Amino acid sequence: MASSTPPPHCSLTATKPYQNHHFHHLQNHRHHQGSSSRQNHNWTPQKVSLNTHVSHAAAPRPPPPSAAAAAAVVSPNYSCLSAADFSGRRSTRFVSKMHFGRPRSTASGRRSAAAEEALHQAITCGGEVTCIDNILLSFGSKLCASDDYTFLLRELGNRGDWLKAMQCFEFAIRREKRRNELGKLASSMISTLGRLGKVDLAKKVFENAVNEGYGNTVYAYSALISAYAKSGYCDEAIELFESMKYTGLKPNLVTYNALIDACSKGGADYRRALDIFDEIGAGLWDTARNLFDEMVYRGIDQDIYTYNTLLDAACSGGQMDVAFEIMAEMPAKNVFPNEVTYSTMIRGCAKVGRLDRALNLFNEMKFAGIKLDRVSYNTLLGIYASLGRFDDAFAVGKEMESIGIKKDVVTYNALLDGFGKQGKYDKVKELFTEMRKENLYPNLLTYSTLISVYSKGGLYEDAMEVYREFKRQGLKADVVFYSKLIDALCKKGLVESSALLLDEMMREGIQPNVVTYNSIINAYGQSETVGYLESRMESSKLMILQDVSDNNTVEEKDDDKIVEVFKQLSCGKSGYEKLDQRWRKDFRCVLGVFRKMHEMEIKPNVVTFSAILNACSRCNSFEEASLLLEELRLFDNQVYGVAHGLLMGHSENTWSKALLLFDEVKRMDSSTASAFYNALTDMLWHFGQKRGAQLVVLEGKRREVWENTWSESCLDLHLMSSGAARAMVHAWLLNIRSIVYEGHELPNLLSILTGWGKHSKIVGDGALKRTIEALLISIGAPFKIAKCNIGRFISTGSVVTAWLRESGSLKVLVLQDDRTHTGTISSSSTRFDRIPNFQPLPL
DNA sequence: GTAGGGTTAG
Repeated sequence: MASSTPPPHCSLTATKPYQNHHFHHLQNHRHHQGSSSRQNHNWTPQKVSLNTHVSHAAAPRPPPPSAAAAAAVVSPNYSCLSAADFSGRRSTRFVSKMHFGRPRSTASGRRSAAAEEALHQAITCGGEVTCIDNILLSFGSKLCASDDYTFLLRELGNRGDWLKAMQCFEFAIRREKRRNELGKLASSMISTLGRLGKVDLAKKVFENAVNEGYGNTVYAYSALISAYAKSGYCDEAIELFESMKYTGLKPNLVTYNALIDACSKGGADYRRALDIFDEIGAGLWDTARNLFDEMVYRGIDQDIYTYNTLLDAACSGGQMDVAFEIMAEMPAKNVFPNEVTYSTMIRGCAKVGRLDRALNLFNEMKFAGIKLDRVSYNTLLGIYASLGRFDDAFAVGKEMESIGIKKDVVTYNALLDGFGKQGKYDKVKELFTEMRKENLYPNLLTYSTLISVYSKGGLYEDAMEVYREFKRQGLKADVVFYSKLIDALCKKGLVESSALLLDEMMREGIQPNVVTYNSIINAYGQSETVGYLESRMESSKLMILQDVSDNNTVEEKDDDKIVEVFKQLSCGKSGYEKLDQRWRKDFRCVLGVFRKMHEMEIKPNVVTFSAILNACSRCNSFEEASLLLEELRLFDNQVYGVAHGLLMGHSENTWSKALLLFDEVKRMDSSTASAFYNALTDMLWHFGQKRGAQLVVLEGKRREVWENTWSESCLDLHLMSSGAARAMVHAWLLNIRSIVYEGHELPNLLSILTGWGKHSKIVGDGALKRTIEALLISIGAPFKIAKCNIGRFISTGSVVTAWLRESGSLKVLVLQDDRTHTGTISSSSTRFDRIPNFQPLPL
C-alpha cells in the first residue's frame, strides 16, 4: 500500500478532485443545486398535516389502505426532498433497504421496557400532529435520557417514518438540558435522516444543534458526513470534514470511514458536469485511496468498516483488480474479511461480468468458514437466476431455507427476473402466485419487473392486470419503473407509446434520467425497413405527444395513461404503426432527443454515445449519419469529433484524439468499454470504413477490452459486435499469415469462437455466427463449423497455411476504407503510413 | 456515529 509516500500535511486540500473548494463557514454552507428550491427551509412538524407513512414503496408489508391518501396529503415539498431525485443513478434502492433494519443495530439492550412500549404506540398511532407528543408525555420520566430516545429514533427510522422520528426528536430535546445528551440525540437524528435520504433535513438538524451549542461533536460531524455519503454528496462531505479543522474536533476512524464512503458514492452526481466519460468511481477513487493513506499517516488504524467501504468504492468503480489487491492485504493488517466483504466483492465481480470469479469467492467464503447470510444467499441465487441456471438457483434457495433463512421478496424478484428474461412466462406466473402464498408482499420492484417482462413478451393484458394490482396497492411508480416499461415498448418498436409514457411520467413529477433517454435513442432504426427518410419530422415534434384518450370509447374511459396504452396494445391497434415507422426511420430525430437531454440537464454518458453510434449503424445514409455526428460535435467535440473524423476518414489529428478517448474508456468497466468499441467499430464497418474499424478493434484488443481475444490457435469473438468481429477476423488472419510467411508452423487446430453473439439474451440466437460464416465464405477461408459446438469454426493449421500461401489471400484480407481524408481512394500504402499501428500485431 | 443485497440503457 501507498503508505510509503506520506501525504502532505493536510492532503485533503491538496488532492485533485476538489482542490478548488474553499472552506465555507457552516452557516454559509451552499445549497445543493436544484435542491434549494424544493427544500422546505422551515421544517416544523406542527405545520404538516401528516398521516402515517410517507409511502415508501418497499415497505415489508403492503401499505395500509390510507397510504395512497397519506402520500397525497404530505406536501409535495416533502416527497421531493429525497436526494434520490437529484442524481439520475440513484433510485429507490437505498430507501428500500432501510425498511429491513439492521439486526446489529438492535444489539444494544440499553433501552427500557417503556421505550419498547412507546415505540409500539408510536408505530400504531395515526400520526396526527400531537399524537407522538401525547404518547411520550404519557410515559413521563419512565423514558430515560438519550438511550431510550435514540432507540425510538432508530426504530422509527427503520420503518421509514422520519416524520414521527423528527417529532420524537423535537420532544426529546425540549425536555433535555444536558449538553452531552442533547448531542447524542442530535447525532442519532442526523444518522436516521441520513439513512432515509433526508439529507437536507439532516443538515438542518445539524446546523441547529451547532447553533444551540450541542452539535459540536465528532459524532454529529461523522453522522452528517455519512448522510452526505448516502445521498452522493461528496463535495459537501469533504467540505464538512475540512471544516472540522476550525472547530478543534479531531476526525476519528468513523469519520474517515464515512468520508471514504462519501468519495466512493459521490461520483454519480450529475453536478459534476465534466465530460461524458467521467463515470462513477474513476475520479473519486483516487480521493478515497488518498484518504486511506492519510489515515495511515495520522496513525489511525483501519478496521473492517474501512476496508469494506474501500472495497465497495473499488467494486462500484468496476476496479476489481484493485479490489482483490486490497482484499489480499487485509489479513496482514489483522483485519479479516467477513460476509460483508465477500458479498461486496461478489457483487463487484458479477457487475463486471466475471461470474466465474464471483462463484469462486463463494467457495472461498465457505472454505474460510464464513457463514453465508441472507444477502450472500440472495446474491448467489441472483447470479444463477440471471444466467438462466435455475436448477442451481433453486438449490441455493433450498440451502438457505435449510439453515432457516426463508425466501424473501428479494429472492423472488431475482427468480421472476431470471425466468422473465428467458421468456418463461408460465414459470413467472407460477412464482408470482407462490410468493403470495408464502405471504410475501410484492413490492415496486416485483411489479416493475413483471410489467416489463410481460410487455417485452407482448402479453399486454397480463401487464395491465399486474399494473392494476400495483395501483390498488397504493404503490407509486418511479423512474426505473417507467424506464423499464419504456424500454420494453421501444424494443417492440412502439416508440410512440413510449413517448406517451415519457410524457406521463413527467406529468407525474418523475424526471426521466439518462437511462430512459438511452432506451429511446436505442429504439431508432431498431427494425429498419427498406428505404429511408421519405419524410423528415421536425425534431421538436417528437416531443409533442398525442392524446390517446380520443381513441377510447366512453365506457372504457380509464383515467390512467398506462392502462390506456396497455388496452390499445392488447387490442393490437396501437394506432401508431405509421407514426412509429416514420419515427423509426427518421433517425435524425436522435438529435432532437439529444437536445432534449441537454435542455433537461441530463448528462449523456458513454452508453448514450454507443446508442447513437448504433443508431448510425442502422441508418443507410452516410450523409445523414455524418451530418448527425457533425452536429453532435457542438455538444461534445472530443467524443463526436473522433467518431465523425473516423467516419470521414480523416487521419491527421483524428487518431491522436481517438487515442485520448480510448484512454478515457480504459477507466471504465469492461462491459461498458466493450460496448463502446463494438458500437464504434460497427458504425465504421457499416459505412465502409473497414480499415478504420480494424484500427479501432486492434486498439481495443491492445487495451484488453475483450478478454483473451486471440492466440495463435484461437480467436474468441463472443463478446464482439458483428462489425468488430469481422474486422477482427481479418486482423487475426493477417497475423497468422505473417506467422506463416516468417516460416513458422501454425498449430494443428485453429478455431474461431462466436458464442451466441453480442449481448445476446436469446438462447440460440446465432446472429454473430451467421455473420462470421458469411464472411469466411466470402473470403474463401477454409473453416467449417465444429460438430460438437455450433458456435465454433475450426480448421487445421496445414489447410489454413495452404490457403494463406495462395496469391489472392492478402488481397481479400487487407481492408480498405471507402473514404479517406483526401476524398479519393489513394494508394493504400500512403494511407497506412499516416495511421499508426497498421502492421498486424505480432503475437 | 461507519461497511455489503433485487430493477432500467449497452
